[in-house]
Amino acid sequence: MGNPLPRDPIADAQRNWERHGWGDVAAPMAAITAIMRTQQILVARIEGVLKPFGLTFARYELLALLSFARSGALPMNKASALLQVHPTSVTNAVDRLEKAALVVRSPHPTDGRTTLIELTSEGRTLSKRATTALNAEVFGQSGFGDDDVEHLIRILGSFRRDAGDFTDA
Amino acid sequence: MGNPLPRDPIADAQRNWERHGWGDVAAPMAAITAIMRTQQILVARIEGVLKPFGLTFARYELLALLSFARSGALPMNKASALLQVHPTSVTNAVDRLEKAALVVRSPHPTDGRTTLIELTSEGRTLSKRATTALNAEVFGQSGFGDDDVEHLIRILGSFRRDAGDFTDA
DNA sequence: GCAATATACTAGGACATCCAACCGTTTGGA
DNA sequence: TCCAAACGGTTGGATGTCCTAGTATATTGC
Repeated sequence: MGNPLPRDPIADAQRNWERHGWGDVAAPMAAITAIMRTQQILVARIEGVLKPFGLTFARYELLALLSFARSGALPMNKASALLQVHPTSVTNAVDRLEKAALVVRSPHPTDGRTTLIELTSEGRTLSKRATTALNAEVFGQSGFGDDDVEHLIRILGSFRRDAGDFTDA
Repeated sequence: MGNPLPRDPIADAQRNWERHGWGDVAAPMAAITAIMRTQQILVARIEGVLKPFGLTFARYELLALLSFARSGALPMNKASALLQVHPTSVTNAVDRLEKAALVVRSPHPTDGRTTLIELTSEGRTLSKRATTALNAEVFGQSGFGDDDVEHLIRILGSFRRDAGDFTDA
């Protein structure tokens, strides 16, 4: 999307904040902006790896989640909660995965409101292949040192807990 | 979008990775997933603060960028490069900001291909008010400790440089 | 000087995300 | 028992992001 800039635009923004008398919040602003940009870079890498499999990140996450469920099936609302996305986003992803024959919808045996999402065997196979690719091409070459990974997990874990994502640990 | 989960879903995913024999990349996977989720939480907070101003994050970023330009004007392509988003995303944002009378498009004096985006006085005022709100309600209460902020800036700065965002420092 | 190439922006399309509203199903209290 | 409230999912709409292609203007090279 472009060549490298001569200067770090986020460091520049931080300097602008300080120059305008907002020095007290300039550093957190820079950290937050850096998280945004890093996420953008990571999504682009991940989507690049998944494209040959005909998957997007959202659909991959759903497949991976199902592949870890004992039965290979989960209620929609459970998937929504675990992936921490809006229920309508799950509806959307399931629609497309179902069209691709990677999952099927089935009624819940006892609760008439609930729909179960179930992995097909093609879905399970594709999930495994995509995970192997991601492990090799993204997670295995994250660009973060071991210490940095530990720092990130700790710092962001605290943040997510404080934000109300979960209650344990 | 939901109540807190009893357990950290990302820590669970990391355990699943280890259980499947991918222990060598489980930690980076968890760190990357945590960045994704953190970004999502932060965007939601920011959009919540900006909504009363009739702004989205994308539009705010453009206004803020313009407000730091000496003349209050920038070429579209410059804005695209500094915000590190696709040119069509800038076109989209400018369309809406222009409709809201917060910016205006004007032709470049010497290069007929280039369009300048210029802040109106309403745009400048709104940008200032929105920034004040974000500083108070988001950046000033980020939930990151001072040390964490420094860690994040350093770790993510390295990452972004290695990813080709910029060349200096 | 003119053709070939590069640059700047926009139009249209595919996806994803969220919100608001709606429709069945289930649950719980009067 | 029965109806209101809660729950689970989908539909429709607004935004944003990217990609591909197309138009117009600049720049380069022969």
